[in-house]
Amino acid sequence: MKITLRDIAKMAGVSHMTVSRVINHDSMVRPEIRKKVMDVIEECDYTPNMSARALNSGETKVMGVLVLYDPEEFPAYFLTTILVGISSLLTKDEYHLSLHFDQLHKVRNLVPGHLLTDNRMDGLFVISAENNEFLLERLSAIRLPIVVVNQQVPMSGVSCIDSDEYSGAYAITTHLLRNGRRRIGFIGGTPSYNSTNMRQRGYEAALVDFGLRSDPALCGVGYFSSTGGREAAKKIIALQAGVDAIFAASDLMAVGAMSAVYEAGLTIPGDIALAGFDDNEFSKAAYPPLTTVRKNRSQMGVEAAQAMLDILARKKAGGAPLVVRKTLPTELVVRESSGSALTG
Amino acid sequence: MKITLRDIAKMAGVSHMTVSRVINHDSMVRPEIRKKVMDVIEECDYTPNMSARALNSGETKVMGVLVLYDPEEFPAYFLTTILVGISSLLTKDEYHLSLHFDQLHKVRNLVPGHLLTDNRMDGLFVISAENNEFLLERLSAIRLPIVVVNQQVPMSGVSCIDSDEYSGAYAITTHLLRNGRRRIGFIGGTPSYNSTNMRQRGYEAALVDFGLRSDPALCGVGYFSSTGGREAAKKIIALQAGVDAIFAASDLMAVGAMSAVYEAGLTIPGDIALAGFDDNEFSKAAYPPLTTVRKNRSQMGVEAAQAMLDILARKKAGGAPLVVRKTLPTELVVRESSGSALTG
DNA sequence: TATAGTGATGTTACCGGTAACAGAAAAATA
DNA sequence: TATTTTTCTGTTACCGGTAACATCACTATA
Repeated sequence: MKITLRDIAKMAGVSHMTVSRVINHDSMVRPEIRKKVMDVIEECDYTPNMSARALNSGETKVMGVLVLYDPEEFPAYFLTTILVGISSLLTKDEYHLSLHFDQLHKVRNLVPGHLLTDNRMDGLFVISAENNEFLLERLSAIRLPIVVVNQQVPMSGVSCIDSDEYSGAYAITTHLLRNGRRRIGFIGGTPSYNSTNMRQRGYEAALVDFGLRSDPALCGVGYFSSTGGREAAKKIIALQAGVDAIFAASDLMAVGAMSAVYEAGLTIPGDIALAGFDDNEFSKAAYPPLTTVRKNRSQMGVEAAQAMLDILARKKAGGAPLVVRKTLPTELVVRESSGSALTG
Repeated sequence: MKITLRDIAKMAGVSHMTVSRVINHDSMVRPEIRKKVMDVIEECDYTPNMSARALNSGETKVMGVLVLYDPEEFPAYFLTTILVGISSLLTKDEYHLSLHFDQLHKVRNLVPGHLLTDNRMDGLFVISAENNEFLLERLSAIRLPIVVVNQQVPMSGVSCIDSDEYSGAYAITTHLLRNGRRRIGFIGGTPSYNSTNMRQRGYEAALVDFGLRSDPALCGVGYFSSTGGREAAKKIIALQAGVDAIFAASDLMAVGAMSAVYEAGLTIPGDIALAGFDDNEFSKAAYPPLTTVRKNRSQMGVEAAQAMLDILARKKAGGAPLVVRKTLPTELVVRESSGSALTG
């Protein structure tokens, strides 16, 4: 049914090894024979069988991506961008990308063999929001080269690429402070998430450096959802505590908070300046456009892919295992929701 | 280095075929021997090599997903949801999902062999917005079972799962009409996209059924982007043509249009009712919350996966090729942006 | 011219599973 | 007990590539 290398060989009147040499661009083939073989290959639409190749090379030319988010809090927009970034680099090296959602519990469920075990991929990207013990334990049990994307894991032997969310939060808070805001509320995401933590710490550090202190009453939790952001903002506003700005740890929550501000009959940025985090596709469409922090997610994917390729190259060369840990800069994106331009 | 079936056999003191039978749950093994083998397997963390399996079964247990969107207009949120849907079903059957972005030009670039050719996947999902000739031609050249997701292709022999966008657009336009709106503007997406077409036709049909006609002056193009939606809305508003509602063919454009309405000093829904399409995560967070049409994208993924499994099952059974064409219903989601409740 | 050296091609075995058949042991029947 | 049948286990070959080695033709060197 399917055409094999030996079929091509027969048709071209050569041995199967000659065909193998042709498709591998091995120089040891006379040009005329190479051409004859190539003609047959093209005529038959022949493509080598990757399973056979993988079987004796041990390389599958597949990279896995394990996505470990709760579907409820799934950052759809942001996942795709990372994937595009990873893919753009890997494609050049003819890798396929194998996508897996939240199958952590199956990682070591061995016998059926179709899971995240060594044989079906050469490396694994892990995209996760939390670094709980469960994750860390499991990661160390996987024998594959791993690159954790979007967060820094505490174990120093694990490669990871993340964004400098702390600095981003610090910068945006400072921006609000420079605009004259002094009572800045904070809406955090899901408490167990790493980014919640980082963003809050950046926020608090900026306040401290301005001689202020964060007021626990002004800090809410929005669980990274728009309704969560809205509810949290409502509570903060209801305090009548003179809040003049709200920094929400995600754009989605910021947009929710926007609604709450409007519902309270207040203006943005007149009464309350608003800032988000992420720079989603809809944050510049908000009214007013949302000041936020941009994570270059596509770049994060690219860097992760590069790290993986480097790690595999090193492994192939037999060197000591390479560990890549990189934190990419974030960028403050000033739009109208945060009020007038810098005053100094 | 890596443990193979024969290693296990040696350790357990049986032949490799016995091990093969154990991992395939073949009944022809005495319980005591099965246990002995299983113990060794677990102790060694053995997993069968999928490349070897694929090599003689011909089944790779991998499904490909080809995403054919312009990165600029990339529907990030919606892609992920479809993927989760597909994945949820395929995972049960132990398939892996292999993700590919816009590599159409490589589909037949044969020799390197790491591309979208027959040998690395058992089936292919194509997620695309347009059905241009280029796509159709290429699709017919692929020998793999294909399911097109998110649009209906004209060739009747190709399986596809889409949403009833026409009816959705019809329903939401009717909803605006029932709310007393009579001068309803329309903002279309990228003209070449199928959904642009469907949504506009639904809009026009509703007008006609209400004894009205669409006014070309009130129809803009927003290219599915928020700024596009905003610009288009600006133009429509500037006409001073008594527009009392705008139906944008995507939520993102609708949110852009919202800004334009506010910038013009008008109210929503007081002066202008607004409606979108998609039901994105941010549409309910908008102020006011956006009336829209929900496409059950996750369900679309599930249905596509089921179709693919059915097609493969049929193929395996040697029956005539199965073609599945299914249009899933859409759902009108009424929120505040479209004005007061039905008046009749 | 004999010999070594080089370039091009073919032969064989192997990667790690599974199918198909062969063979041995246990159970059923005569 | 002998024979047939059934149940279980082992042997061999094969899937479609590639590595390693063998072979052969032809050129360069002695």
